[in-house]
Amino acid sequence: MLDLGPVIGQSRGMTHPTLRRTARSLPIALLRARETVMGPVREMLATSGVNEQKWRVLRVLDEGGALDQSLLAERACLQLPSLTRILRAMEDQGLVTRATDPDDRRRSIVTISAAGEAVLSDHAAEASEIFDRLEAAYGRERMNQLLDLLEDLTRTDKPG
Amino acid sequence: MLDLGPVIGQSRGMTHPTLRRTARSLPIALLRARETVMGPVREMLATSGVNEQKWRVLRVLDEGGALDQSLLAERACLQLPSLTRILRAMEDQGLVTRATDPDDRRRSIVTISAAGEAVLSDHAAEASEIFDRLEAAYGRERMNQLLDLLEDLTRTDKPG
DNA sequence: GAAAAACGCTTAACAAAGCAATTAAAAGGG
DNA sequence: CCCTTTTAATTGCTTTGTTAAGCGTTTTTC
Repeated sequence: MLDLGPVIGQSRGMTHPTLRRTARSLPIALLRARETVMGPVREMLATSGVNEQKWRVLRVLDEGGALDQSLLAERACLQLPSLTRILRAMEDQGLVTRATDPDDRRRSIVTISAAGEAVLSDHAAEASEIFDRLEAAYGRERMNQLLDLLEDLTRTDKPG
Repeated sequence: MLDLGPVIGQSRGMTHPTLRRTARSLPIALLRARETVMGPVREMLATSGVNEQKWRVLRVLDEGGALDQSLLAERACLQLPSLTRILRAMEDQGLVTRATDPDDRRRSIVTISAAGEAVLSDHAAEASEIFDRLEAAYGRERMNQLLDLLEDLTRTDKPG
């Protein structure tokens, strides 16, 4: 596991008193938490033919319906250049289709295909099990609290 | 900001009832939260001569003292192959030194140098300010709660 | 209504991540 | 001991992240 050794107060070293313990650094804490959670998810995705990024694209499209690439990129936490390449691959795989918006021909609207939906269907149960196991180990109460706090944080710093 | 549109219950689409809203998917929520937080941090690092990964390496070494690469990789959330390449660069920059462990010559022990410490010193105050601003906007209470929950989560799934 | 600015997406170039395979050293088992 | 297995780190190859520039389209401004 992630062993941070004897951590009381400022642990050892810590030549810089203004720097917090890494476990109390929000960016690092978020990253570690994600690594912790992603293990079983990656195993699941390994059997699905899509990687982490493509999975997020499918999830977001399933949730939000047809989207232009900018919105899709933001919601899937992908940069536009990456998304361009990923969508080209996904189009080739038949997971999504693209069409230029007739009202604004700069925009291209991405739609999930039946095959894309099928990828989600095929692994929805397993994904759900993974989450349930984690929730059971971590505590349902705390899981909901954590998700609430994360949602709030995502809202806080980007006032709409 | 990250506009998830009208999200009541399962929002629209959502052909797969076993899949949760993406904002309630822990991997996605953690990723979005991190993206939200990293903006000002990246600005700070831009003036520091080290990138995000190298900054994490310095932070972890400062906190934990000299470490072998496997431990360092785990604590800094880097894969061993990535770390190998990053450390080569950091050695060239004079930020760290490496020495093979005499007791186990497979291991190489990484130590932060004075120059590495200096990078931390030079930006510790700014890093602290960034955190304080975010904490003020988000709420100190909630920030501590969030960090507690994240620490617990990282422990939960990797029972030591 | 034409020039200028802004926008949405793509491309290009290079660093970094991810994954599989490889090397070198240590541990185990007969 | 030797042989096999495990472990720590590195290398190779492909995909992704990042930044800047480019190209068509729309909006602004005068």
